[in-house]
Order: sequence, then C-alpha cells, then structure tokens
Amino acid sequence: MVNDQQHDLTEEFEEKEELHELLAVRREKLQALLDSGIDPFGEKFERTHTAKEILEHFEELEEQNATISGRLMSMRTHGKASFADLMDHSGRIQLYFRVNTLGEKNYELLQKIDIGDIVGITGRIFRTRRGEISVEVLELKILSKSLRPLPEKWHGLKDVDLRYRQRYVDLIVNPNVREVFETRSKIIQIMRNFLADRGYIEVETPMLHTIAGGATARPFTTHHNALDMDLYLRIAPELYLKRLLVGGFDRVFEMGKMFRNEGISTKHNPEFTMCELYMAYGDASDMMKITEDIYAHIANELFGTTKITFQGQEIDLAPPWPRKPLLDAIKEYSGIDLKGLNDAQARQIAKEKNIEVEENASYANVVDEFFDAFVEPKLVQPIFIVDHPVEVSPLAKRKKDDPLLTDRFEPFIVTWEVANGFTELNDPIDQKGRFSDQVAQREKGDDEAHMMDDDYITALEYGMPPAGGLGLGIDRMVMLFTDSPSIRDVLLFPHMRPRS
RNA sequence: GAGCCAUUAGCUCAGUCGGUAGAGCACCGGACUUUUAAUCCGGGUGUCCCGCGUUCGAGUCGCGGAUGGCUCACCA
Repeated sequence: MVNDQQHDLTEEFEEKEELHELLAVRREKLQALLDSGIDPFGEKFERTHTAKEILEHFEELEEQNATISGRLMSMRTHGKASFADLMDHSGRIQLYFRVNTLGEKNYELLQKIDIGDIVGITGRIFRTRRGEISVEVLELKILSKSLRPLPEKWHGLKDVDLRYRQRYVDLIVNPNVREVFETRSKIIQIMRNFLADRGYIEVETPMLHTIAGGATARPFTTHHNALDMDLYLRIAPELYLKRLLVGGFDRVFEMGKMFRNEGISTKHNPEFTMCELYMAYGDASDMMKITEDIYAHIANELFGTTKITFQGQEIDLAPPWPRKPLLDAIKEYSGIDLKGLNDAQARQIAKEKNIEVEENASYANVVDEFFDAFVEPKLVQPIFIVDHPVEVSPLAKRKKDDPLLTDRFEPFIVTWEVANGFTELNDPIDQKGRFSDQVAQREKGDDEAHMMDDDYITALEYGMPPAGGLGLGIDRMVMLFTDSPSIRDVLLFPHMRPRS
C-alpha cells in the first residue's frame, strides 16, 4: 500500500515545479513521511473522548489518559516543547508536546506536521500553568496529511463566493457555520417528531413528474432515456399526497426537495426544502393551528421561549397568531376596498394608485399587486392572511359564504411568506373546472399556470375525505431560527454558477 | 433580466496624482521545555479577475466580458 502511494507520488513530483511553494512544501513533508515508513493517510482510529467531554469533565479526568482525534488548527512551537489546538466536531482542546515525554524521534515528527493535518493522539489530561485544560501527547498518529493551507486563523474565510463554493473550508474555519447546520438538523428532527406524535406518517412520492402540478411555478425538465420521454422535476408533492388521502391514509407528510425554475435571490434557491402535510377530516383552521404550534414548539425546544430575535427585531411566535382576510388587510394598509370589483374596475383603481399591472390583468392579479405593495412589507409579527381569491387558489375549497374566495391561508413572519395552506378541494367536478381555467391561462401564455391532471380528477372521483393541507417552507423557517438573512446561509451548497 | 458595488500574495486587507505592488496571518530558515493572536531574528512567495484600448508608461483611466454581493424585476 505504502509502496503504491510512493510510486504515484514520484510521478507527481515531476510536475512539482508548477506547484505553488505552499503546496510544494506540504508535498515534500508528505514524501518525507512516506520515506520514514509512516502512512500519511492513516486508518481507523478509536477515540475515548471528545474535546468537549474532556473540557466538561476535567475534574474527574485530570491526570488520566485520553485518546482523541481531530484537525490541528494552530501550532505554537517553543523549541523542545510545543502547543497545538486540536479541533473535533465537539470543539477545540489544546495539545502539549514535550521532547521529554515524546522522545527525540517522535518529537521530530512534529516537523512534518502542518496546521490542517488530521491526527489522533493519546495523552495525559492536565491543566497548564496559565490554567488551560490540555492533553500532554504521549503518542501521535497522522491520520490525514493536509496538502493545502487553511485560511487565516482569526479573520477566517470571508470571501462569500469561496465560502459557498468551498463550503468544506468554510465549515473548518467558521464554527458558527457548523452551528447553523446543526440547528437546521435539529429543526427538522423536531418537526418529524412533532408530526409523528400527532399520527402523521412520513411518505415519499415521486420527484420525477409527468405533469408538474400542485403549485404555480415553472418546472425544470429532464429526460428519461429508456422511455424516451421528458419529465419534470417536481414543483410540489401536493397532488400525490392527496391521492394518498383517497387511498385511506388519514394523516401524511413529506419533507423534501422541490425544484422551481425561477430566479435566485436571498429568499429563493432553485432547489429548496418543503414539508407538506395533510389531515383528513380536517380543514384550514386545523392547519393554522398546527402551523403556529409547530413554530412555537420549535422555538421552545431550541431556545426555551417563543420570543426570538431576527436581525435585531423581536418576534413573538406564541400562538394564537391573528387571522386577517386578505381584502381586509389591503383595506387596512392601503385604504382601498377592492371587495366585489370586476377586472376592469380593479385595473382602474390600480392605475389611480400607481400600482403597475399588465394590460389584461385580472381582479386577482390586482389584489396580488396591492398585497405585495401595501401589506406584505408590514407583516413582521406572525399573522395569517386568509381568504384568497379562487383564481389564484386552484386547489383550495371555496368558502361557503363566498364562492369567489377560498378557505386558504398564508402565514407571514418578518415579511416572508413562510407557509401556505387551505381546506382541500375534494369536489372533482369543481376541480376539473378549475384545472380547465388554468389550462386556458396556460394557452394564453402563462407558463406557470397549472396543467390538467386527469388521473388526479379520477382519484377525486373515487372520493377524497374533506381535508386540510399545509406546506411549510423549511429553508425560511431555518433562516428565521438561525437569524440568517440569506437562504444561502442555511443551504450547505447553494446554487452557484460554475466558475470559468 | 436591469442598476449599484466588489475582485490585489494561500487568507484578511492597504495601495496617494498614472511611474514596474505592500502589511498582518500563513509559509521557509534560526533561537526558545507551560504557550495561547506565544515571542525574537532573517526571508515577499504576485496572471493586481480576463480581454481590448488610451498613454512614453495602467493595479490605478476608458470600453467589453467573467464571477460574486446588494437592490429591483421575475417568483411563493
């Protein structure tokens, strides 16, 4: 094994002149290790403790031996003694090397070690004169030689472009980044437990769709070679999950990636994570309850309180959140009552208020524009906006007392729409009509309008129980709980253009 | 897609009026057996994002392009 590596290295060394000095130096040390019969890329290594365990249980562990492993993050050499910081997943701890305890030969090995190398050590736990809990190294093993220098030790890696493209480096040198993703993992775990505790079953439905349904969005297309057919990456799992309600599942949820072929911004990534859940024999009010309960529960689990701070603003997630009809909200914030207008009247009012809408904008389009302009920027504390027009809610059930509105809601926090839910439309005849309207929109050139899904209609014809449904944007939820202003801060590998 | 801004050493950043580039960390050599942003002595390691232009001369000025950030648009 060692011989094979040696062979490869000598070949590589012939091109060595082209390597930057910093890289060449490390390759030379690597070669020196190989020459002295040391495998620079180690093997399985069993530790007895983590850095954090030693720091937290020092009283009991003092003067005992521990075996730990991790990456060397800094080195302070003092001739015949040296200090280093070892970082593992739990934290950092100081190592102390001394020629007396290690022996001349082993101490010399330090010459071939660099910041960034991954090592395993066994040593004695003690406290230095200055009071720092440390491990005096008795045995040292190189587990992986690092061939590239790490970014600077106290400014870290700041270049945003590099941080995203080389997230692995970002994670090594910026500990707060790891914390964000640990919190992300916790949030998802809490959600799964929360839903499981309430009888929701986690399911997986296709990501490759022949019809991109369940949301108003442009899909990505892909191609299946063997079947020679184009497929869409899913924009939502909704229509599959509701087929499961038809099939007799009472409560289901799916958490996973959605793909939308749209712009990229601080709040949008082409692939993002959503959790959709459906409750048979329930309705929108149940879904609003579960939304506010989930948010409050996560806040309590993470911070022990429902009060959180986002970018300096205090947000109180304690339920119940207010419910406000969309048209009432518009009236309240803009002073304009759009209730009961037709398309032309709505466009006229938009013109008067300098709200730009398209030539043939519908009443619903105008409502949307007014909402975005006057209402959305004001919705900082959690609130449910309810009762959306039927034209923009093709899968939601109409309100009993107003068939032009639907029993739908969208919760807003810090001006972001963080979820979307409604009482599900289970009338196949109405649903078919709604799809037909969407198809007509499509033919007029709206490539975000829904497509006809005949099989879904067939499913509804077998009978779907009345139900409430909800889609929670997980990325935005994580942004809120980690105080991250950009979605890229909560995605390990946000989408980037390739570098030429 | 549009506007504004950024891009200089491995990293974080300076760079004046247009005159052939500089600091700290890292790295290399030396000293140092409890340091911790270790210290002390010595060493600058570069496609100034790319291309074209203006100029005797461009990191610096102009035009075009690339990538990124922010804002807007699009979009839930």
